[in-house]
Amino acid sequence: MKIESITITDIAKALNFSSSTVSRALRDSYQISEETKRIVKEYAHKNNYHPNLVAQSLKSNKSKSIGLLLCSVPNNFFAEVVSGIESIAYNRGYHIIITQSHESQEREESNLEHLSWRSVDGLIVSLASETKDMSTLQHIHEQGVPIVFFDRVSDCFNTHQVVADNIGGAYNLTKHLIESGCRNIAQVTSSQSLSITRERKEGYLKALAEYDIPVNEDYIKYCEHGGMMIEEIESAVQELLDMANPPDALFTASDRITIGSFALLHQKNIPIPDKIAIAGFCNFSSPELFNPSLTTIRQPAFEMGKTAAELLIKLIESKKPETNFEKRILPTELFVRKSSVKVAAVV
Amino acid sequence: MKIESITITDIAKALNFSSSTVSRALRDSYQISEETKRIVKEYAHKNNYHPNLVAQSLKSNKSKSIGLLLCSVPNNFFAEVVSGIESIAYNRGYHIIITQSHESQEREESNLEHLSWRSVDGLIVSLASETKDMSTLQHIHEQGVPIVFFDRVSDCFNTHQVVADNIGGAYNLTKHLIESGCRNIAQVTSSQSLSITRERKEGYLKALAEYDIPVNEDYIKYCEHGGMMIEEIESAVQELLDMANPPDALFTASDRITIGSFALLHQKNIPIPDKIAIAGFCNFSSPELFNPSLTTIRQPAFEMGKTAAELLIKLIESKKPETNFEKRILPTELFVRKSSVKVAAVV
DNA sequence: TTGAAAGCGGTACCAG
DNA sequence: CTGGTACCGCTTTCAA
Repeated sequence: MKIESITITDIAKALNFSSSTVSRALRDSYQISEETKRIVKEYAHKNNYHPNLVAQSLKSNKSKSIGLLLCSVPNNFFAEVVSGIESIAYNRGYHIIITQSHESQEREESNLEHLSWRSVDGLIVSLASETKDMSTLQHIHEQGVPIVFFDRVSDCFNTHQVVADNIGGAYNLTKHLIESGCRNIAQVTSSQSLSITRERKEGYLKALAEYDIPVNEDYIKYCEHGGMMIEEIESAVQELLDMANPPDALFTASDRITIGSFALLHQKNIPIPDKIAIAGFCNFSSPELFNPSLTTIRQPAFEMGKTAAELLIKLIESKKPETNFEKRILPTELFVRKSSVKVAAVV
Repeated sequence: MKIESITITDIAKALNFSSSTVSRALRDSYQISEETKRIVKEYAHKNNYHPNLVAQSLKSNKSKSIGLLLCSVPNNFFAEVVSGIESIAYNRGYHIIITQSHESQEREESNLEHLSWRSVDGLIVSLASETKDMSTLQHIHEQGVPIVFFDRVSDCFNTHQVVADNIGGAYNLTKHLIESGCRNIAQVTSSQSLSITRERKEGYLKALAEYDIPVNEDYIKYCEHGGMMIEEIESAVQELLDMANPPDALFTASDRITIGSFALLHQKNIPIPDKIAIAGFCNFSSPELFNPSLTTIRQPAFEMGKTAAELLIKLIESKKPETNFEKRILPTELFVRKSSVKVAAVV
């Protein structure tokens, strides 16, 4: 945009200094006399000078911006993550450039490329459910771009990861369902390729094993598009309902899948939890308002965003290349409500 | 970031052309022979050349990015707007830089300044509820930065505006409440300074007038922080409940206020809609899942985002300064559900 | 303590 | 049709 901001050259001319002197004075260089600094700064302030960040970027190869890749903003979990990232970025002087993959690998790659051409200083990434091939991302990483994964992570290269305790959360939720009387617990979950899917399945299996409940693979339904298309959720749930021995509980493994499945049961007037209990990962703000109130595992989304941003900025600003990467696992919270408790009059 | 991308100069050296020739060849200039173009493009492609957007920005004063200012991302309405903006921006080759005001004027100004220093090509803005003083924004606009307002707009300068039909929506909702038997309809709404507050009040008053229902100013509660603080919602609702003649219906005028008020009534075990009906502006995806299902006015948030982005990009790319600004008013939808219908067995 | 000049990568004017 | 050159705004040697 054509903001007619004053430049260093303007200041230099006006004060009869060289532009180098002005530049140094503004950056408080030790080589400049206090007097000169005062004059320059005063003039700059009075004339509302602000450095042209684009010029600084070109010179320094730093843009003070971070690229964000996630599947979809209108999703409470991701929206909260964005907010967490923003809270840190703002304080550290970074802007965030947001892109959505819509769970599509193609779109993800395109976004990653565009972001890299824009010289973002680093990337915060949650993978799309369709993504099988990580080569674009790997390529960008090899070029030296710091990347932090969150939520849907990958081990295709070594870097910081920020995740919720998916195994623990899934374990707790499954255990709760078992203890409230369910034996045939189905899981409606995301694409098999995602880390969250694997981990949430692991926690689920662990709880079943602990209670000696046999695993029925037919009870596990994968949504290849992560529930991006409502039909895949509906057909998954429908298939479960149509089984010879249908499940007595649904463990839904993501925001979108949880709301979608719940809505379908509602629509079909299936009594919850009597006919079928339901509980799942969900970051909607008020699951207690649902009918019946919804048992959820809540992820610390805002915290995850903050953590990811902190780790990324540390990577960006560190002098020496990091070799010691960490996987931050943040605790989840189980909120037991009526949708999962078969016996009447509880909670 | 230090992506070691090849530059035009590299190509020029390698092929023994001048950098100007290479630049022109890559941009398909008519002055370059087909042969040369072929050679240059082939080499560029093979060596994975991509223009340095920062350098282009410095030269052209265009950054192919648009700044977005809104109060909060984890809010379904705004999240959908972001998604709408992104859908257009992506197709047109723009990136979006997102900032949150958290309803704070100070934060809003700071974000606007930062965005302007970053040379965004234009701004899409929804004002914070605290904002009284528009001078920063006006200043930026006077410098020639295209700005499009959405949702919370201002007439402090002339530009495109994209809003929902707040008057119509509020009118329809109020009328519906009246027709379903409510006479004492309270409105819990945002800061008085916001356009949406004025318009939603206007629609509300219009419906009351039409039915000859006297206006009780005590029934209108303003949340100065737009419901950013849950306490202000709670005290507003509590004051209404504590009145000598408490209202028999609550018209909640924003996403956050709707969910917050509904949650409070829930928590206090107040029978909805028998004791008090509730209905409001809300873009949560599945209000039919609530207990009771929630009557809502839904704004076409995604469409609003698309429209705002289209108008902004048109402004950015138009040769001559625009003088003919429009106010796009998009229709809202009323979904009648149980929370607002006093008589049993309806919907 | 200050200034001159080169350069980040690309674009565009002017010559030839 | 192609090359030379200046410049966008800022930083950073190197010299003075």
